[in-house]
Amino acid sequence: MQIMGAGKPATIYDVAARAGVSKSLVSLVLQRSPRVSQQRRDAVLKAIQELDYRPSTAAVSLAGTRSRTIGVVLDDFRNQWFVDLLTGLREALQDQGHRLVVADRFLNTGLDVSPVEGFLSMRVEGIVIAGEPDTDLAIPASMPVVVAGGRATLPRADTVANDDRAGGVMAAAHLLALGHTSLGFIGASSAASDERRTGFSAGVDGKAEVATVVLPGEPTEGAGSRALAQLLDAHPGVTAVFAANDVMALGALSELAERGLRVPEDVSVIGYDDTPLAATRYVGLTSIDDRSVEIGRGAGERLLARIADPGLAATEVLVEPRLVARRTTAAR
Amino acid sequence: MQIMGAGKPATIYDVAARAGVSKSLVSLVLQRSPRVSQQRRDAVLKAIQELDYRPSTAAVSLAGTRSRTIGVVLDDFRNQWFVDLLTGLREALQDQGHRLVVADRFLNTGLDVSPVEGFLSMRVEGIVIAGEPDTDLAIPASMPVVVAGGRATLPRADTVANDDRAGGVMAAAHLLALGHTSLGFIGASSAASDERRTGFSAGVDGKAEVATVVLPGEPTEGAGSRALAQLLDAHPGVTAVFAANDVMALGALSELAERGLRVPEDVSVIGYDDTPLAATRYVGLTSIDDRSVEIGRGAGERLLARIADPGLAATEVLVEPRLVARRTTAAR
DNA sequence: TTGTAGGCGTTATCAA
DNA sequence: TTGATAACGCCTACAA
Repeated sequence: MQIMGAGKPATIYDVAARAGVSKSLVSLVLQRSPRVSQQRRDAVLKAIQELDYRPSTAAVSLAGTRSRTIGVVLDDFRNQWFVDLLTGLREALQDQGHRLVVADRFLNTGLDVSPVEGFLSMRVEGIVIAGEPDTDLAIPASMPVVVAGGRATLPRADTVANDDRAGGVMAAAHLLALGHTSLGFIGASSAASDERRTGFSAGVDGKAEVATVVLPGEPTEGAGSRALAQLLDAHPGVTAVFAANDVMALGALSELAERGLRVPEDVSVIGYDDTPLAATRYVGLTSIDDRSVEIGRGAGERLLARIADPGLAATEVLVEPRLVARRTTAAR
Repeated sequence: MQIMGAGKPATIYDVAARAGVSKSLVSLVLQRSPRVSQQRRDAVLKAIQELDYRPSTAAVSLAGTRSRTIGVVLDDFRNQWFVDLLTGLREALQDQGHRLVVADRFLNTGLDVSPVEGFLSMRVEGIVIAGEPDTDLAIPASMPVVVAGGRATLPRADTVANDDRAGGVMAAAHLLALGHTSLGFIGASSAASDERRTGFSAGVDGKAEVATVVLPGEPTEGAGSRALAQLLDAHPGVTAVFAANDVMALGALSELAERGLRVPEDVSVIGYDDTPLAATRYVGLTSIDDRSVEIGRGAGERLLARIADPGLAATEVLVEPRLVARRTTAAR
């Protein structure tokens, strides 16, 4: 890390003076206008270099017509899936010259009531809601919004999300292909969990028995353990379990270990979300990858379209998930 | 999520007109100035409410003397430790009215060469570098900087970091107290790893044998597995292993499982960082908590001090870590 | 306690 | 192709 000398940041005036041109000319160069003579352009760029000039974003967005900024509302920094989502968003938005500003529910509480408040103050051009939107987010109707990875519960917002039902079907197909005939599903109370279960049932399509335990509340590791316990107590013959998400799957793994059941020899386990946790060699959990990168990219593209044409009708895009087989599932 | 009607955002002029006062008066109310009559204040607040007015951050930071914004440079969003760090930073900074803007190395590349570039454009008042600072970050000497959770390699920056050596001592004390007499250390090539090893050796203080394997390169799960393999091959009698971090510890757990060695019955394992992974019931890894929240709070406080008095000498604060015993360590 | 006027660093509109 | 000059929305003396 280097430290460079500097007092007060240089302004466009300083650059203009040093290059011997008007401030307008500097502005044109900054905007890559083609109608600037090569000579002047070079002089300006040289001055910019020498002064270590950097346009003030505040002044730019105040004077300009657009802020070129997109706000991303994360439900919680702890949910790692946002990392991939951001990657996709970057691909779609950043390359178009948009700056991304991320905030989770708590990042600037105190200053702003909600992260959205802050974004509105920044005059962002659009907002991406990552995950299930809070019901009390007050967003102006004129603000382009897209919900990424959750069901939109608001009128004029696009949705780009994982096809949970298709994922459920994939889980079923995987376990059936491995020869399992007595299956289990464990889930929690959420729309995603429901969809995944529905898909799973549809995928099994009567070709195997399916025992189901859906616990009320959050999909925690503990819930996973309890759900699995209930499942096995009621249906000892189950040889493969589909958990609504990786966290619950982890809880299931704990419970299985505690019962002295081996994975995958005695019981196969498959999760959902393909979290970093599942991908570790130690856990090696077979899981359904919800393809967050694609969701991010899709959300970004959709947001751009909506910014360009705010009158667009709300659409809902489902991204096809992908099964990642690891060592927790095996043939019967 | 609600959608509220709105066209163009209201300005301070709109508020002033509606409340029947001057723009200055509105500004005073916004800044919570005490010398405004209750009557006018109420009128202004009412107008603000009705117009859904929200000050433009761009205009505020342009007109004001300070931006009230702090930039946080994360090395990588995937390193979960930043979550706690942010919590601490929020406590220290946000409550003082500072807005936090976070960016990882890639967030706005393309627009800006480095996240720091973007922060400089935003005229942030200070920068927090989370983790080991990149050697090529160009930061003006006049910018207050504090490195949180890494060794500062730059002159005028404060450092607030975990006391890795103390953590190593704790690991040693823990294992000695459990009666282990043949210990192992596995690490990678990093300053933190070195410090932890040094502390570990010092903590053991000749009261037990210590076999060491330090692999060059990144501290990955694979490296952890390989390091443990080497360790056990050379020293089969080792009954407890201290890994320089949780990720390597996880690799060690894999390798132990593959060798049919039980944890903690045959071998105890202790990691470092107390990552969410370690805290899961399934993994249950004994680890050293580096107390990121405290590091964040300390860094925030230090940054405030430096902003208030830029001439301050650089200081280095070490935060005492804490051992979290879980199920991967047991008495010999 | 309240209002007036100038300025913050850009972009945008017109002329030249 | 360039250069004045007016916004942009707010803060901050300075006046009243």
